[in-house]
Amino acid sequence: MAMIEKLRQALYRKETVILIAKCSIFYEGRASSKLSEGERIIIIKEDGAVIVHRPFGYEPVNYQPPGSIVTIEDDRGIIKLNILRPRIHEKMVIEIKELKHFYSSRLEDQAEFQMWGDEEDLKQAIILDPAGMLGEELQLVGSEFSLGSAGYADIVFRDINGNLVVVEVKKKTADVSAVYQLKRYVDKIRKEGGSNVSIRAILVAPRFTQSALVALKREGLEYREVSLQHARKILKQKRSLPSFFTS
Amino acid sequence: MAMIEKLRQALYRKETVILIAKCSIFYEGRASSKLSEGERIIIIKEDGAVIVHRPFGYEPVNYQPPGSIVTIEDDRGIIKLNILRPRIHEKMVIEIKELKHFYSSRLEDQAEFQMWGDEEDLKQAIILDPAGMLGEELQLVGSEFSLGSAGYADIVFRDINGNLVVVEVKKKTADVSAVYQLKRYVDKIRKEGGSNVSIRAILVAPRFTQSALVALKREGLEYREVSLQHARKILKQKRSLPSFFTS
DNA sequence: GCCTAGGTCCCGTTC
DNA sequence: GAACGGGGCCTAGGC
Repeated sequence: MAMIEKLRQALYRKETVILIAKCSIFYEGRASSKLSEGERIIIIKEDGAVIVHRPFGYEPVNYQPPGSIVTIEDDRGIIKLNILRPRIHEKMVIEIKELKHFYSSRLEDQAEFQMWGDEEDLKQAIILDPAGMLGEELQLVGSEFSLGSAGYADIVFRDINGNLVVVEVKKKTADVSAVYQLKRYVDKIRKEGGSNVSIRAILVAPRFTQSALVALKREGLEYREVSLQHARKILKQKRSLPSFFTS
Repeated sequence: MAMIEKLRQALYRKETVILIAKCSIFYEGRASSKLSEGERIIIIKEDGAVIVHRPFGYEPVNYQPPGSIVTIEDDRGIIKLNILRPRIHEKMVIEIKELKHFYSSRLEDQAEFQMWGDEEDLKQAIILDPAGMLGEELQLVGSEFSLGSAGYADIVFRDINGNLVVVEVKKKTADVSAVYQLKRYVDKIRKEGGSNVSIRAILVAPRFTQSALVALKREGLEYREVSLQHARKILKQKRSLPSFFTS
């Protein structure tokens, strides 16, 4: 059977398709790109995601996200893949000069992906044990606290003296933009709450850039250095972790 | 030949390897993750990049960037791929329960990837024709203007009245963080230059969020709405574009 | 749809 | 190596 027919049937059956092909690629949309002839890996997934990899590098050289529309065209022996995203007027065209390898099948993968160690876990540790993580007793007011046009504060506490405490958490080195992110929240709360409300702000991270420290001091904001390992220990104590983490 | 031997030889010869396999995946490093059995696409590139895709979605579910060290282990019939990044103590383990498909070869791809339409092009259009893009005559002082700990200003001009004009360019919707990015640069220059230097600041983008506009007004910064098409037209006039754009 | 914020972000560039 | 900023970022969550 002609290769193009096999390809059409695979796509029709919503299989995952993998091509190794000498091809050229054109993209036009938010930006424009051109990649002349070379051998690449082309993945077409059942949900319409198309990913093209060169033989080096982490990132795909060209792609379209899930929901794209893939059509095939035979232009005098050259197979053309047209991948469209109509809503945002984006188009990728892959011209296949030579197909080195073809694979297609339906892949079964229902497993759940579990992850630990993102910012959310650090946040949870702080909420569960403010004293252990930040060194003082704090009462939870809210998390993902909506501030309208100013965005969302990670956590808002009330301290032992009745001050509001706005907390911004970073899971890696906090830079100057994190300082200003926190300051936006403080300014907003101060503006909304009136000048009679006393507000503190704490930036929490495992490390801080020098300029972040300077900005914190200049803006009158506090900071706490926390370790992810410590957060992990606290989460382990306060709630039972999935078994594979406790080994 | 045993599959594991083929795999070892392919890696030894620095070929690109593609596996379709029923596998489980474990990752431990900056974060930790676990993915139980399912059918996935595993790409091992000649530069040590390893990318695992599920049959849906744009992003790889697990990965390691180029430079990783891949070793193979036979654990009583189960092939284990260990992918290490020693410098940052990261490890990914892929346990292959069933190999559905194997492909390997050296891929030839020397082509140059060309792209147009990123922020750099918008910046060039503004530098080449400030009057056309921003509506006033401006004299270039510098671009990628280093401000030490405050970062880099995209462009610095001097206007007809001798004021310094700091320009921050965004190729898509500018949000409130872009406003504060610009403000950081202005504050830094003001601080360094002394209060006798008069400084203006302009945020340039095709669109602005409402909160960005509010913040701009509050901070006393200017903004200009520009279209990427207009930038493209100006670049086309002022310098000859590569042929494939002019068609 | 827009907006906000995170990411095992990755990546290039600069110091 | 640290730090800064872009990305066709993508993705998730909220409105």
